[in-house]
Amino acid sequence: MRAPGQLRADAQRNRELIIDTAREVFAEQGPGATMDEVARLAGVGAGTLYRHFPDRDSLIHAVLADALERMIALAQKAREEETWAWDALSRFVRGCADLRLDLLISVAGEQVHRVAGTPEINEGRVRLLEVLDQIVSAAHDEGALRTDVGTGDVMGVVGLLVRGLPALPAALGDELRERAARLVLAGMRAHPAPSPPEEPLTSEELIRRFTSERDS
Amino acid sequence: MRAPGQLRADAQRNRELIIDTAREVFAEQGPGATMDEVARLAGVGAGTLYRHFPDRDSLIHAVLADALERMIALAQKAREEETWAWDALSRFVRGCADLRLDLLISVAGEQVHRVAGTPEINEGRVRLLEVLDQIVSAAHDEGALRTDVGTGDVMGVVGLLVRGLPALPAALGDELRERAARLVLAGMRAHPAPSPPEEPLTSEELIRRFTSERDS
DNA sequence: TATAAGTGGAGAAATTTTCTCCGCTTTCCG
DNA sequence: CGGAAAGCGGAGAAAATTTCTCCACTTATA
Repeated sequence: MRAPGQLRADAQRNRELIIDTAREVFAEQGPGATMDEVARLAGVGAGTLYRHFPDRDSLIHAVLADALERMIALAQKAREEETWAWDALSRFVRGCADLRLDLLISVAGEQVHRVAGTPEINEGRVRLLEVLDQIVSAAHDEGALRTDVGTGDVMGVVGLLVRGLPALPAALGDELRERAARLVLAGMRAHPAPSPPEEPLTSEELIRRFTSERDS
Repeated sequence: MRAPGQLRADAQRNRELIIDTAREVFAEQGPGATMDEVARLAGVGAGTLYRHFPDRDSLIHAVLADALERMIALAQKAREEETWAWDALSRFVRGCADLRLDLLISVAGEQVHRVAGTPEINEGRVRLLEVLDQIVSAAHDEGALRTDVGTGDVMGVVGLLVRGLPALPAALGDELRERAARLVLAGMRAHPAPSPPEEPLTSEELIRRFTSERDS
């Protein structure tokens, strides 16, 4: 028995599939990507897309709300499950980079400006910053986080990391981002832990991987 | 007296103006931005744009070549003028972030793929990596740069930084990027210099500035 | 000042994007 | 299982956007 407002199972699946796809497409092409492109990549017809989201704004809004919820969940889970606030912070920063949440960064962009001011989004933003503030100040208290690094810095760094390096072979882009995240976290430590030495990424290696992965 | 192939002075000015504008527009909207938009923002007529660059490819190519030259000049100047390789590296990373060179990152992107393989561009890429390699290994030698950070890491980090945070009030975006650059550089130091403590960017401050600068 | 080089921008033509419509398929309740 | 309601895909008309030419006008240079 289905409640009256409830979607049919396949419709619910499609709805989520569309949001997931849209998040990635928007992340790669910006919020101006065509609706038909989103539909095509989601593997649904244009009609299906428009039934769920009558216009671009409502799709963008759904993506934003969904992305915010994911970040909040990520932050809460990290805070609850990690013993040290530093580890929670580290997990949050890395986790965000994996979420492909570009759009969130544009919360003030012209394109998404009119949908980013809804009560739902604003309230989500506040909730996220609350959790992050807790993590950040706990990390300060345990002496792991530089005192001159605040929640705003964390969000700024996350904003850069989530954008990634499009246009690069995915595996290479992901690795560069992961390495950058590690550098940023190292730079945030109050008393830098001696990270175990590993191999640097040389320019030869960069070019070699760039070429071979692109052509494969 | 003008050499026969030489452009008239105003035409030369316009040509450079168009390249500069295109670099910024491409940085913000991706290489798919409309030609007319580039012309409009450059303050020239569509006809002028098309006379200088008959098609999108030739404009993208000119922007790429110009951007590469700027990065090379930046790296060379930093290497020559700074006593310490670390300072040269630091200057290069910050300098790149200011150049709005997004497009360069997409050197492999589908959109620019066909123009990024020209001998001119390839040769420029090699020249840039040569200078950077010199700076990076000198920084290793002076013990300032972590041994597990290579030229590829530097380029990866620069790639993230140059993209910036569009859609944010410019001043705020620039500051977040500057702060992120400092964190990254701190994370790259072998024996972190005790950076002078300054104020953290709190979430309240982030929101306050975001709101007030957006509305102004 | 004369001449050739360069310019702007209106607008036709081409392309892209949006979004509806409807015959067909799937879910799900009894 | 069978019927009804919900949902689906995608062709294609209509709208919007983008490209790119053309030429009367302006500007730089010798």
